[in-house]
Amino acid sequence: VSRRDRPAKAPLSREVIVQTGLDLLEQGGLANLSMRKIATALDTGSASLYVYVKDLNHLRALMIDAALEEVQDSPDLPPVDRVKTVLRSYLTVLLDRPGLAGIAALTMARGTGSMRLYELLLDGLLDAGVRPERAAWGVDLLTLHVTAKAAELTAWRDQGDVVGDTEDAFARADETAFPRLAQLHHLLFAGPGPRRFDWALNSLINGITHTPLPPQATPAHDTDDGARHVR
Amino acid sequence: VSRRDRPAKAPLSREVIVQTGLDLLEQGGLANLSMRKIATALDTGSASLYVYVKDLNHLRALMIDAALEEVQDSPDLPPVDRVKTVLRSYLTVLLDRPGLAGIAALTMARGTGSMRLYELLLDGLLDAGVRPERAAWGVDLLTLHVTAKAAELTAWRDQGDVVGDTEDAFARADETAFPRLAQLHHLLFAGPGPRRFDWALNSLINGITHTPLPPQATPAHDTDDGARHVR
DNA sequence: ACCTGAACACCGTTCAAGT
DNA sequence: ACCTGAACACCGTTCAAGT
Repeated sequence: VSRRDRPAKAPLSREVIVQTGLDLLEQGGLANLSMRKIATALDTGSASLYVYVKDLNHLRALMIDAALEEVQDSPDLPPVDRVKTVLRSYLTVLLDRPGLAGIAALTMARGTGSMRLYELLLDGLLDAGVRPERAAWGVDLLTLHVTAKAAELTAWRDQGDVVGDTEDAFARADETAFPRLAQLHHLLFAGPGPRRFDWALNSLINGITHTPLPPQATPAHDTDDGARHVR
Repeated sequence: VSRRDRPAKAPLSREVIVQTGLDLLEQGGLANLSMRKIATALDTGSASLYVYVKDLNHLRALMIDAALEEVQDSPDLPPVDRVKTVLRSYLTVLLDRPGLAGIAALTMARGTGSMRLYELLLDGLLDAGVRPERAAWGVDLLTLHVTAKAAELTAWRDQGDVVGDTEDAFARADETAFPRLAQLHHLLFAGPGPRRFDWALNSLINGITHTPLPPQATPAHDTDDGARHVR
């Protein structure tokens, strides 16, 4: 590599470090992300990074927040569709960088990126007529689901044919010990991902919209929870 | 330590390795779980473990499945309460071993432990009158939520006062850029954990029960999704 | 078949020393 | 204030060698 391609060493900064981290993740997944590798990519020693970043965990939180800025809004859609579209965009952002979803599931996002995501979803739910308390807690439910689903998908992708193996195991389930499984195993794994994801979002939004908050002081044995469903 | 306390080295086996792993996790969290530490605890070299276990990922899957066997059923409760109680028991199992939830979120559980959990939940939902297709996909939704919530809780526990910091950041959110957040931030973090968890389970179960599966071939622009909610 | 020691190729983080 | 090399205390996994 000639000198001219790298005219001057890029000056270190929190931003460069975060971007380099995201690049490494995109290229090689979780295994490719380390302080030492970021340092090497930036042509410096790993110790230098600690001037800009508290530690690896902190860096991970910054990376998620930076990625979250890429989530796209669709402000012209009807509110419920907007919520769903934003969530699909969030899913895409996570799936594009293998490993990022796993980080997101274990690291609390904070900063403007996650604030923006929350704002968009809150706005959509409120516009759709969801009551404020339910909308606030609902946003939590929705983001948690998408994050977890993305983490699951990317983790399985890196884990050989676990899904197929599990499907086989469920199909061979002992009918006496696991009658329901034996009966319904074909439904558990059925359907293409997008359709299931769509149904999951619909279910979550329906549940959020129509489920009242439990009473402040829950009686010890409130056995009629089940009857108090939607409507 | 006198010889008498350790009369003979326990013979290695997959079971002993899994149990030792769970013990280490219980004592010291994720950071305390490593092949080398399990080997040391069993008074052998780490290479010996590979006779019984393919690799660390495989071991993790075995550990989750073993823990899942501890989930308690409550067969005498009304179906919906049974489902909720089983899920609370699952949450407890995950929270008892710091780090296990994080593993569960990233590793596909398989084996009799996870099959049992699925069986219990399927049985409960079907008894509650939920249609088979929705029950099958619903079990997925429910377990994913509990796993993710447990992972979130344990991760935050090990991460200083992230929650408080985030709460502060949201409270100071710019009113122009984040009007909804500024308006509702007090609701986002409000309420004790158990009450929120209870509401989340209610919402999920309501959504699962009352949301029809999307049509097989989804039209590109099906904008009336939002209107098609419960009833 | 099972077990071992030693090696290989990595980690995050700290710290004294330099500029 | 920023950057560095070297060190510390770890990792998972493999493999030739032993029993």
